[in-house]
Amino acid sequence: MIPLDSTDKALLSYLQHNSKQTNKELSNKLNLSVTAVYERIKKLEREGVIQKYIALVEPEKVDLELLVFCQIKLTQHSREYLTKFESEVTQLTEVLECFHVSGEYDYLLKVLVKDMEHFRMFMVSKLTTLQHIGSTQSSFSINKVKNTTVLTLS
Amino acid sequence: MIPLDSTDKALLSYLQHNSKQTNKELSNKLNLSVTAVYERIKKLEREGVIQKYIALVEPEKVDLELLVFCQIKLTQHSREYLTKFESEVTQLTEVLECFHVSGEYDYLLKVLVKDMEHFRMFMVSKLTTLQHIGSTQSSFSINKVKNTTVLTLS
DNA sequence: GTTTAGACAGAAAATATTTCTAAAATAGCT
DNA sequence: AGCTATTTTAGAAATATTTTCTGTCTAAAC
Repeated sequence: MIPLDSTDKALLSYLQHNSKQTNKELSNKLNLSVTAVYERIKKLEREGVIQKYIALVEPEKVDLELLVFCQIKLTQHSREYLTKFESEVTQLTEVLECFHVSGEYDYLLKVLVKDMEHFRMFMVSKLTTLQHIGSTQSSFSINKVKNTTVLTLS
Repeated sequence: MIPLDSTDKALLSYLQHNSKQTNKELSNKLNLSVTAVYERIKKLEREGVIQKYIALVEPEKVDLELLVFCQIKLTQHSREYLTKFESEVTQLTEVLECFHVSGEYDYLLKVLVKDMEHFRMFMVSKLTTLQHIGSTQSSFSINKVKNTTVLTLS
């Protein structure tokens, strides 16, 4: 496990909220020199603590308004069936997340589409055509209460 | 709705995967001048299509190994109870996501913690102490099949 | 046919990143 | 504690990038 001091944690918090801050701005907030900030960031990148830097796109602005959580049961649970299903579901661009989970259902998917009609098409022509699918259960997001990518480091 | 041409969509795709590319690199990929790339990005930022730029932290590298999905029922569904619950759950740093959803349960939470012992403490001393909580049902992530922030624009 | 607005390219200016050198702080060892 | 090796840090200099500016081109409107 990579040891992080409180400066690293503060730095990661800043970068998780806004990665476009300059090293000078960060150096002020952290009371460090620009080079010290630079070296710390490079180290965190090298170690893989910082996975990558990305732009977040606002779903509503690109006409993706309907978020659905789909729970899925497979018909069988052989290794072959699982890997087949997983590789197929990964290909679906509407599926943002897919986790193999414990409990009554095997998988939990987060699906983002334009509207109900697109979700219907997604279900009919994509999800339910996957091999070895048993039953599915969909839950629609009524309201986004919290949605963050920020991991709190303690 | 903001009209996006195919160049905008390609640009957004690049930035959603890696926002640290220089405008020169992007200009090569898009066959544009640096200025054209610059202006397009500024427009997308102005319009709010690009929400923000962030660093993604690898959970395993910071010792957050257990991902749990919690479904929650409230005891009542008055406006007062909902907003109270929502403001309290938003405060919990272990809760990365919380959606008000349709179906048997009212809320779906994505919770990230170090291990089972930390999850137990989260349940006992945080989640189940929230006001108006009825029943909860937890599902543990066995395997991360897919987990992306990239929205596919068509 | 002229005008106007938007997108684009290239150059210049302003900023930021990255490298380099050396000093300070830290950790490990005797 | 005292010494040494290693890491972290700061400041300056070198690179690279972003941002601004100017002018051209194109397409749509009049």
